Amino acid sequence: MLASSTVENYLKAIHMGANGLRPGQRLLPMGQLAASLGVTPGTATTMAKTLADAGLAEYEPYAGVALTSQGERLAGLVLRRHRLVELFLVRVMGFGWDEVHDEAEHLEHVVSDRLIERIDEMLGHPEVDPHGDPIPNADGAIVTQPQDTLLTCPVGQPVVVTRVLDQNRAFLQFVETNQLKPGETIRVEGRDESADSVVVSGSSDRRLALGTRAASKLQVRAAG
Amino acid sequence: MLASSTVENYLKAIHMGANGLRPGQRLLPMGQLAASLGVTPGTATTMAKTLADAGLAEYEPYAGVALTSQGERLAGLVLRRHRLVELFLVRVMGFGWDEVHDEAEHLEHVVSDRLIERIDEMLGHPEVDPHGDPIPNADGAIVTQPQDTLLTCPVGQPVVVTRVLDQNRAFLQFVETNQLKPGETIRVEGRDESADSVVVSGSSDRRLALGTRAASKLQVRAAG
DNA sequence: CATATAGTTTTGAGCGGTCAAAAACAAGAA
DNA sequence: TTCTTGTTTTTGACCGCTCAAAACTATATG
Ligand SMILES: [Mn+2]
Ligand SMILES: [Mn+2]
Ligand SMILES: [Mn+2]
Ligand SMILES: [Mn+2]
Repeated sequence: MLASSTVENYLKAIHMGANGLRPGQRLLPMGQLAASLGVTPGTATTMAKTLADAGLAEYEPYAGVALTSQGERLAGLVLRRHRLVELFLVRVMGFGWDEVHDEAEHLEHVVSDRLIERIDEMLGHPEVDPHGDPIPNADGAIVTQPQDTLLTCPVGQPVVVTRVLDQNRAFLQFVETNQLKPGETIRVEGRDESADSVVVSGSSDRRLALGTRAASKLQVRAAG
Repeated sequence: MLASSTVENYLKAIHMGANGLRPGQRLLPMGQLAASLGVTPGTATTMAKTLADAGLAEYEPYAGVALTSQGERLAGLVLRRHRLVELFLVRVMGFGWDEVHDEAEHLEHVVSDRLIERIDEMLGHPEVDPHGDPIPNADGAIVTQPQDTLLTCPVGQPVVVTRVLDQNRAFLQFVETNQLKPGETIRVEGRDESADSVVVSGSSDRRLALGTRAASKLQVRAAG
């Protein structure tokens, strides 16, 4: 039952990397995995084999790596700890939503089951963390229905921000100062393909232009 | 600036081991250090040299190891994190005083300065942890005046338990069920050298005989 | 003083995780 | 089909931490 901090980080990276793959693509290329972990491709290859030997991943030479259901479960548990810790730090310890990621990155590997269930309870069994990321259940399972982003949602209709897909501090601060945090109601006023931009308005009627890169990081659902 | 979890554990072990040395003895023998860490003597020797090279310890072959003031400071910071975490788990998270040690043993290495200061603040800058162990300040300095134990305190006088010098769960539970936790007022009714025992009584007038081994683990101060 | 004993250091090795650089490969371009 | 390019794998090496077992003190005892 292999599970060092390093292994946990690889599992998380494979899980998250696989969610950024073009549809149809199942295996995460080693180069991508290596880049996301700040590690050499050769190192990632070695670890992919180790994970495969442990039954946590499926590794196909020159193609890439994917988690087995067992690996997926473990990754889910790490994510659960990470996200519950983030929410705990915000709600109980008074941290800002832009300063909890790094702390959680360390705590996720050492917090015991006992403590994490205590935190879960204290927070009232929350479903999402401060960034709107879903919190896996105690079995590591993640329930996640596909969502619109500011790029795909209907124009002119009010929508509620549900999730921010980028942990970068500067971006999170930008989102906060422009009242685009999860829970805020906004509206897409229009999109301009050639300008590569999306114009949104909030409650204060102030308009704001976002590049499509940024717009695609904000998930929303119909308001109401 | 060397400081892995392993190094932190060695620093703590040397610090604490040195506090159990017969007076006059300054250097902690490798065998003792190794035993307290559950490691081979050879391994401890290697690490002692590493610490010496880093300026954190002073190592004398065949004699033992002692912390430099820099090593003492780092050890103090680890102890500060450990003890603040323990108190936090008891006071905020509702854990029992007998179940926080192991959790703190892991958290002490990953909790950031920011988080630990937040915890310290939230707890009102406490001076001792749930076991009565003093909490070093933010510079790693420990203020600790010598204290009596049940073996050395005056007989017949009421005293207040201030500290329990053993983290063993069974012992902590024994202490709790017999109302000997820090804060409790008790009295030594008598000592019997040849029976190797100390008899104490609490508020409920019930008498309890402790072996000297156990009695020496309970620190007290004059009540009032 | 010689010797036995307990404690300590050294040596050689292994494991987990990593890198740099060389070799091998897949897939498209020519 | 052969070349070219970008990616991946392999190799050899290193660092941190550890152990087992052999070599070595220091000290006490006779
Ligand atoms: Mn995060
Ligand atoms: Mn998050
Ligand atoms: Mn403890
Ligand atoms: Mn304690």
